[in-house]
Amino acid sequence: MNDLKKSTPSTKLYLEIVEKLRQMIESDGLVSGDKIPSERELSERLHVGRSSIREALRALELLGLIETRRGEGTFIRDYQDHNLIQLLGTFFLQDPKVKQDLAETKEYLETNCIQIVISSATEQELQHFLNWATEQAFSDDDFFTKLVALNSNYLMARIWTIVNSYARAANQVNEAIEYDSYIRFVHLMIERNTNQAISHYLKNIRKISNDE
Amino acid sequence: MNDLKKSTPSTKLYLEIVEKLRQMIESDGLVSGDKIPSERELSERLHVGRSSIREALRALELLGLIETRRGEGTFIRDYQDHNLIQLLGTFFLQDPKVKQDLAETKEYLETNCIQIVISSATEQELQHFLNWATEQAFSDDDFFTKLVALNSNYLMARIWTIVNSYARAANQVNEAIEYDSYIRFVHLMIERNTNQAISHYLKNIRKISNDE
DNA sequence: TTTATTAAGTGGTCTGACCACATTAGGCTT
DNA sequence: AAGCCTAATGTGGTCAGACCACTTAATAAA
Repeated sequence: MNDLKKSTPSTKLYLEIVEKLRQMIESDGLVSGDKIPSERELSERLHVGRSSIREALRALELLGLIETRRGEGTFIRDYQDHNLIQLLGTFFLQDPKVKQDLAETKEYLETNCIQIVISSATEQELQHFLNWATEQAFSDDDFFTKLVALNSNYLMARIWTIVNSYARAANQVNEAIEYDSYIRFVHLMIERNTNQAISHYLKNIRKISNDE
Repeated sequence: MNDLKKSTPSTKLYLEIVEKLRQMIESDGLVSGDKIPSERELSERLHVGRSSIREALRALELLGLIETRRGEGTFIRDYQDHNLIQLLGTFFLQDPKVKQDLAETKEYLETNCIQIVISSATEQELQHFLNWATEQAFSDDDFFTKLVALNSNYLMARIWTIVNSYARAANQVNEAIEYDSYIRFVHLMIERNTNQAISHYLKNIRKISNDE
């Protein structure tokens, strides 16, 4: 009853297996670090060949959803970046147009995050952020990672993280030059002054003409 | 000499194969639509099992870099919307908070696209867009698909497409009610009036209070 | 020439067999 | 009893060969 159909697979078998695994993980309430059944057991339980199981696991591994350790097993993993980005990077990230789009997209996303933070972050959170920024040195990457984390929109944060990973892979790192600019920027956010904050971000942090 | 080492694979074999394939594609100058050698031939040429070849191909397929057609072969593909995203979607779209964030993120991205289009689209493109909008009925989805396509930033367009497909999967479809609003909106873009265009978009097309 | 039929090539899948590695259980020495 | 060594077991990693389903092209029949 739990079989995966074999006649004229409308969708690739390994994709069906991925879906089955997802359901299995969900129904069993597995969380990061937990072990999933062995390839041989999955093969039996789902009535499919082990090679098909492996193709599905490769997909999940690429997505960063699982981690396989020889001799030990396969484990749930907090899904994040990695392989995927790196792989795509080694491929066609050399395209200069892509690189250019990358920087622009990153700026837009950061602008979005700034708006969201200003409109939804608490006074405490912003003060905490300000303290962090004043107490130590930080890179531009650090700063915006923190800022994006303050964002209440998790999806937006994830998109930024991915794009930022790409940018990092393309060696596009913004250097934090003047700490004062960042501090003043945080103050503008605390004042909930959206327009000036974004303007300051574009002009003094990203050094971009304002008319884009 | 072209063998892939077998002793103590420091990196997974299928990842090495992916790299080999990349080099092969590059050195042979293969482009979108071209056919790559069959799995059996690759297996012989690289001296690895066919199952390992297949695991590598699955990775490339997930990345949207190739396309496999049973009975025909494997072909290079313009790296675009991969089912990778779709896969990830089936995983994390479970989270209700994410669904909640979808609409907001979509709006931000559309705002970004509007800005980009206004600042980079040609008069011709916009006129063409206006003609399309006046000549027939369209859904909100159609409208913004067209608009986003006008965007010069391909990465941004891809992100919007992904988010939009999420929203669609979550049954979050905006209905196009008053065509006049859309038409007037296009006119504002043609006039390169960024502020009014965005304001009009938020107020009359997305029916959102202006202060977010 | 047109239409069926056949053959060859290709991806999709299954099975069974090793290998390399990690963990565990028993038995041995001390 | 405590510690160490050694099977034995289980796991992912890989390979080889076998079918199947499908596409295309060559071939034979109309």
